Amino acid sequence: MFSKKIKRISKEYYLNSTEKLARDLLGSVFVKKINQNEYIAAEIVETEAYLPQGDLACHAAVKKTPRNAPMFESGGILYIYFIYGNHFCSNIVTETEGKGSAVLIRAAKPLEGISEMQQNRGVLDIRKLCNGPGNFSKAFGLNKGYNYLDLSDYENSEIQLFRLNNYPDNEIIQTTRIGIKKHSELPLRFYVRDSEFISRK
DNA sequence: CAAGTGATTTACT
DNA sequence: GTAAATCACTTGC
Repeated sequence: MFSKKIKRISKEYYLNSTEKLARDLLGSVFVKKINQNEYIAAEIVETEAYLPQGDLACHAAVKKTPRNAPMFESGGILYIYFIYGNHFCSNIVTETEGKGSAVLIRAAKPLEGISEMQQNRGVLDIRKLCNGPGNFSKAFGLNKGYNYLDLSDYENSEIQLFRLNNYPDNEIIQTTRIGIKKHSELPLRFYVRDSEFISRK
């Protein structure tokens, strides 16, 4: 499927700190199986961390509610929510059970299933298929039905995450998060420098 | 830059 | 229960 080798990611990996994971998940590949031999795949190039402590922008900051409940599970599952009447945002839950934290997938570089993504998005330009959290979710057809899905269950899950690239620090930009009011000054957004697939500079 | 969109949460009766 | 405010976005002007 890929010219370059991809590797599985262990369940324990997702128990690391959310900030480290937001940085390290750049270069991983998000893969959705759509048929026997058909896949949609894209390399994550932009993320944001939402921390379990001292982060008022985190959905889990106040308390556990029906919406944010997936964030309190053990890391490695999806947390997907509906926002602004139009869009879904997809997150990877992080850390140990009970913490309330996740990494938002903000943008990705399409690798496989380009035509399916183009259909899902209604857009042809490859750079615009996954250039934003709502667009990424739409390109992959993600919605609340995929909440709680285990990305590390390589035997059963329809969606899985693999390691493709490892970026050195000098190829990663760390800056402030986008579109939030509270704690907007915290530098918890990460993206691959010079990538043409990120949501914005 | 502003509008559109509806689920979710909170703050009250 | 009901109402109001909020919202980790996208598109088109």
